[in-house]
Amino acid sequence: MFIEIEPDSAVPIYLQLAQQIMEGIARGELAPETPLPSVRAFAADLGMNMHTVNKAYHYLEEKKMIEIVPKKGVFIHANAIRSASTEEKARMEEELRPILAEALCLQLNREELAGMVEKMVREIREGSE
Amino acid sequence: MFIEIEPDSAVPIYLQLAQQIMEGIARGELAPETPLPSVRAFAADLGMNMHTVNKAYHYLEEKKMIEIVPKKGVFIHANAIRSASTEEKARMEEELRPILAEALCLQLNREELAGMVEKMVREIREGSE
DNA sequence: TATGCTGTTCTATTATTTATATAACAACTG
DNA sequence: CAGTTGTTATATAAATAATAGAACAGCATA
Repeated sequence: MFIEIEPDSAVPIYLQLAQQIMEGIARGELAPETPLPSVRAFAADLGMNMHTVNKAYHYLEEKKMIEIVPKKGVFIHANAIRSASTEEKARMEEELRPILAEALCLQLNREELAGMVEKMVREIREGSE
Repeated sequence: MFIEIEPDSAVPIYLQLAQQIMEGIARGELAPETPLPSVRAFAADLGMNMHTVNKAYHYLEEKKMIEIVPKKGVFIHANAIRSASTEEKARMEEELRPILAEALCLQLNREELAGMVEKMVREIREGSE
């Protein structure tokens, strides 16, 4: 699992970490039940604070992407790869909204939008940055 | 122009405002050269602070979606509806990334993703929330 | 049994961001 | 001249982000 954190990004580093773990899951690199490093080990590895890793973990737990078992460890959720619920779809749609508004101003048509989606899906699947 | 601000949203209200103005542009409701309310008038109308509206305006100016003319007023950018630059496309792609990672975990396929995009484009065009 | 690991909790500090509030300035408009 | 424009400055308050150190309870194992 290769994690690349950009300290100067506008995206908080706990979110960068959570998103890259989610990409690992999407890619199949992190299969359900796979253990993740302890908050201390991961923090030391990434050069960040234990509590920051903890925050990323809880963000992913909230999304039911990982399971935190107190005193045991952290694991990719047994059901991490699943069908989206109505709520999950609605959340993703709302996140899509501002990006699409900009895309419409910038005159991207149906095909170009589909092309961008395909490109990014490919990049996520390949693990490229 | 109907603006709906959710004060308890995780999205800062200056961003909500900026995004809804951009939707107005995308929808064609706010055509290029159209004047926007003054920071004071808009703030009073929306029940928020002048500086908050100002921050939304500068966010949109940074994106070249509006033009701020000191001592004159604020207008929809003459070139607000244009072709996306390489940088603009790259930015949108990066914004798409975390949403698509989640969508892959939640097993959305090409067709379902395209369907979500179409749905939200329709909602933006219709001005529905 | 003792050591070391796990996530959790608590307290604390620092910096940044968000939002509000006043006030004043310079320039344009009626 | 009066009113409006965006801008700038200062100030405060709250929330968020990130770090730090310490302690706790439970588990595994040597």
